[in-house]
Amino acid sequence: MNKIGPFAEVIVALNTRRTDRVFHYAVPDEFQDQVTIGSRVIVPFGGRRLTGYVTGFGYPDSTVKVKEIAGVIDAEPVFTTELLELARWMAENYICSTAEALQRIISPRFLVKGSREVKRVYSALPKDKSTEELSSIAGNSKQSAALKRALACPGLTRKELAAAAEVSTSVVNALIKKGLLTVSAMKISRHAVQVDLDNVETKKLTLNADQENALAQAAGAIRRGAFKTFLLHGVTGSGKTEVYLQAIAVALEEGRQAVTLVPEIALTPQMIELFRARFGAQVAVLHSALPGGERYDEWQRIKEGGAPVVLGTRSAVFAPLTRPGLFVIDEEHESSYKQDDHLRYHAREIALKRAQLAGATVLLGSATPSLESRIKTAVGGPYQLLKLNDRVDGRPLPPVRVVDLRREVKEGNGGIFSRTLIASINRRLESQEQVLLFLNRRGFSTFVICRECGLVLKCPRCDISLTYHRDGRLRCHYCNHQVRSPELCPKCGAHNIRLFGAGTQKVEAEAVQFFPGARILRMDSDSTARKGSHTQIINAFQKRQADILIGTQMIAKGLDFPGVTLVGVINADTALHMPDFRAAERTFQLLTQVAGRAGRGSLPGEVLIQTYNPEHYSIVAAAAHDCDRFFLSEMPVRRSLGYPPFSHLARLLFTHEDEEVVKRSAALAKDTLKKILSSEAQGISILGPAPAALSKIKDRYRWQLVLKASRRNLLRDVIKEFLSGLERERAVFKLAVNVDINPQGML
DNA sequence: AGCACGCCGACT
DNA sequence: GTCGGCGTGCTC
Repeated sequence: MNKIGPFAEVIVALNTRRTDRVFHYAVPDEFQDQVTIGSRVIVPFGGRRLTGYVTGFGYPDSTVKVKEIAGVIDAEPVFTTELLELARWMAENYICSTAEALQRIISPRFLVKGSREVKRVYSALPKDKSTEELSSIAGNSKQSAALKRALACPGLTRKELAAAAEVSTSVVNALIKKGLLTVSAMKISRHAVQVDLDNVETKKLTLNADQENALAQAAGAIRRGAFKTFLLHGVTGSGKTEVYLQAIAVALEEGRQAVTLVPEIALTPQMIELFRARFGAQVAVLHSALPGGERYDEWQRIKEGGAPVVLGTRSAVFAPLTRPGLFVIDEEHESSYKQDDHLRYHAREIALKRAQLAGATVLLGSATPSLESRIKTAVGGPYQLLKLNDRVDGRPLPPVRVVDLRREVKEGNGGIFSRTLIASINRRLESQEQVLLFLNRRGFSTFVICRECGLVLKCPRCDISLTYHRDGRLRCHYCNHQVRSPELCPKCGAHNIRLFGAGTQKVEAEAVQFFPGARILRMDSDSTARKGSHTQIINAFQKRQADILIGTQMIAKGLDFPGVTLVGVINADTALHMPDFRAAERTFQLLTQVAGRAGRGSLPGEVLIQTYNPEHYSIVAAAAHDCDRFFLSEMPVRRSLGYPPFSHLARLLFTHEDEEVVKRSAALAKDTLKKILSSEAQGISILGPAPAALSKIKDRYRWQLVLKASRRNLLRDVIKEFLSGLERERAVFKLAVNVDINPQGML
């Protein structure tokens, strides 16, 4: 480590603006060898002891009296210079302290010790044995299968090996008893995990022309080792995963490492197995649900170079790799990549920054790319578009029918189920096929809809659905535009305006009535509150112990039910009228995803979408499986209203126990911002203050300002100036201010 | 964030 | 004459 000075430069673990800089400490002789860039240390600071992060070495101003480092926390440094650079970037761009960003990166969750040693299983035989030899040695077919798998993937745990070979752990234990497998509690050494692509069990699948082209482009970029981003656009079942896997193999060949991010719900055991089967013990899985000890082990293994293939959810983007060469983000449009509290980073953005710092390739995959990513693939844009046009199995996408609920109401059916849906469900029940009924998570906010013509009142300035408040008024929670909730529909004059939102229970109750003979399961956050019941419900449905499964988002993603031939969307409007500028995009993505659940088995599937807005472009495009059409319809809307991707938004959320205090603070904040703006270059507009869509959480009232800016840097600078001027008030009034740069949802 | 220092009112 | 209120400001 090159020390350009005898004093360690330390950032202390305090999340304040004033302390967000380096402080110098002398390094006592006893710690000389341990204190390097990336070390966590204990330092005396203002009369107490704090955790600090060593970011460099140098000299302080001659006037200050330096103290000594009091202790070193870890045997090894916890972050690399690349990650330090990333922390600085995060502090700048997400407006937080460097300490806070560093803490997020080396997430203490991963540093929780007390890990037990993990016992790993290795074959005692040389690896060139044939299958026949193995079966003669192992005796029975189950044991030889397990042995074969152990040869292919050394270093799995007993449980993992058993799962991979599809045998019980007792089979593995029997092999250990026979001495054919050895158990080792040793950590895998760097030499043992050298890339050995001949040694893997599943061979690469043959690629079709589109996949071949995508891989060739990605591989070229990885080999060049310069920062480059691809958007891999392919429908469900077009074989994106195989492209990822082979691209990862290329990165490994180049002596580099790869991080693959998947959305929370997609990190299933099957997904992990897929990676393990291809890359064996080289795979590390980072997931918040992992027990503390295992998480620490995986983190440590990655850091020591023992696991060049990292698979995980959002926070895995901070994996402590030394030379990352590829970042894969599957389902890049998913909002779960955006951290929803505290430090509101976006994992896609972090991956792009890390890749830029490390000279790595980024592969963004999706069947329904986000507008933000999609627009960057335009000619001359920073991303390159790679298309996978066909499904690997050659099966067509299921036909989608849209049911007009307005007509149902006119013809006297005001219930949840349209006659078309009832008839379709009955047909499936008669032929012993399964039905999936999808209901969007009940809107957190309430809106009113005209049941005759489908009209939902929107804010004339923001084009956001107005939310219904207890006082009978409708409000825009971007700019606080208000109107009385009308008695008669302003468009068609009908007297049929209703509050909207049907819960899963209500759907279930009606389903029981309409389909008395059917076995019905319900899955939502209520019914899955008990741990494990989520998988229980899924398993039961997969085993065909039920005919109809009613559920929310949870059933829309990643699950494979071959027996399902009908997917019904109870109401597409709940998603469409979320008070959010991305509501149409969400609706399109959701419907496309839900439609992908039908006809995954040998029988052809069908999709029915019920809605009061059958001619809305997001529904029309989803029904036609037409991404380009949606894109071309939505872009002009965003452009005319100045929403992303044509601008950058920031949301300033003020919360306080006293509603009057927040209200006044938010109004005051707007004045302060206006003053700052008048002295700076223009190009920012302020919306609000307005109550947040969820106007009160845990006894705290929530008001917000929305800033819209042409340039992100401008937005950042203005907010920084604003916050430093606000620091005193925040402390005095106990006013909490939360900054979200480019928020995903605004509830 | 804490903790000290500091400059004003009620008490042994 | 001292104890303690919490406003301001610094922390290598």
